[in-house]
Amino acid sequence: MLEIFRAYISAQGGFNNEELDRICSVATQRKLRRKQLVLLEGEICRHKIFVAQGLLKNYRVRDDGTESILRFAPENTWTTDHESLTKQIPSRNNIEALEDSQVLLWTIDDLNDLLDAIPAFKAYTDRFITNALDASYQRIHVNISYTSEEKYDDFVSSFPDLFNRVPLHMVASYLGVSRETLSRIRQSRVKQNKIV
Amino acid sequence: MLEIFRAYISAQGGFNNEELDRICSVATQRKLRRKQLVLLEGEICRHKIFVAQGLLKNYRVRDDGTESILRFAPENTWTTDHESLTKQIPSRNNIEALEDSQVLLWTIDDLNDLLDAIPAFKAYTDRFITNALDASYQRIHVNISYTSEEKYDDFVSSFPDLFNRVPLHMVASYLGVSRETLSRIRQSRVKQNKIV
DNA sequence: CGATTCTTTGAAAACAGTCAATCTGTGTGG
DNA sequence: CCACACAGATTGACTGTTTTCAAAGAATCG
Repeated sequence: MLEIFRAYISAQGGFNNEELDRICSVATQRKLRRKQLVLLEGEICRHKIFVAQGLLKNYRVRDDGTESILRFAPENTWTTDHESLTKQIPSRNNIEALEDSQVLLWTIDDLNDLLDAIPAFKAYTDRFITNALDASYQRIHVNISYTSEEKYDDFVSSFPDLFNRVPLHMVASYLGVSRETLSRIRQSRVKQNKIV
Repeated sequence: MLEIFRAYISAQGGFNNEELDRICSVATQRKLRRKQLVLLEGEICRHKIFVAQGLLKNYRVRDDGTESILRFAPENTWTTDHESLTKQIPSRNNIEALEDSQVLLWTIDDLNDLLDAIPAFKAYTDRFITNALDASYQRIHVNISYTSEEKYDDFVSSFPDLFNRVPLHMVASYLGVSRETLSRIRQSRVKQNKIV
């Protein structure tokens, strides 16, 4: 599992072997079964998570019990509850495995040590958060200005590896439309031979 | 104008006078008239902007010519096109003054120098971007899971100083609903004596 | 195989968008 | 000071989209 992470982080550039060893040395490895929770709403998020294998979802439960999915985290991506982790306040989100998964965990303290000790890691993290912010603004733009059809198309082209890996009703939940509506949108695409 | 910024940034803590001087010394002051553009779509964003007085909007023009507002920047906040500024690629957004305004501008190069030279400024910026990311995720959650009514209420409570300072149709554009719909939502509130 | 999860479909109701007209308030020029 | 233009807000009627509810069909898991 560590090899996957090592390959990923090496590809980001700027690390020597000693630094890679140090980063890996404080990671905890964990296997998750499908439907297993990594973070429960109300808990304080203790870890930043790297997904080496599998797929996780980050979601929030509404008052009526339905859930809205904030994001998916497939292999070679990070996830966490950013707000809960950095401020050490109770989380409003849940993180759950959608497939059997393998993840690496870093505590916030270890992470901060690494950020202080390894400039390249700090630079990588800064770059990462910057990209996350840009992506986040882009998603807001999609949310407020696209039609439901366009949102679906955008999802498909943004996440070609995800759109038929996660259940349709979860894509609907991610986009903020009902599963029935998304099903009909997809059907109308099929009839127009715009099969995706 | 610099005094306003100085007061703001001092309140963030961690700066000595020399550092404050240095930060201020590379800022360009600029006055903006209502409706004046600071950034035009297609241009490469050259500056990070601090609003000392007035109000700016950051928006994107859709294919049909209507605009969707990504965010507002009142006094004592920052704005820029983050993606365009950091990657030096053409901007997809416009930034325009909604009121006569006074702003301070930093070029990306000067900014990077300051970040390297002044750890407290780097720490502040990191904190800032972290908060922006959290806020951004929160807005996504609102977008995908709230009704239009709830979105309006959320806007009012999130920006009590803005909701009757900007025209209603711009609030609508920010929320992603039509101005007529937002007008009706607000009217139904009045009739229910939930006057805001 | 049975149980569960996921997807689709139909019909009705709720909701939001569009278009067009009117109303309001503000500021400008005569 | 008034008349006018202009930007913004509201309203009604209509249309189109989306949700909701209910049921049934398909796929998948254990």
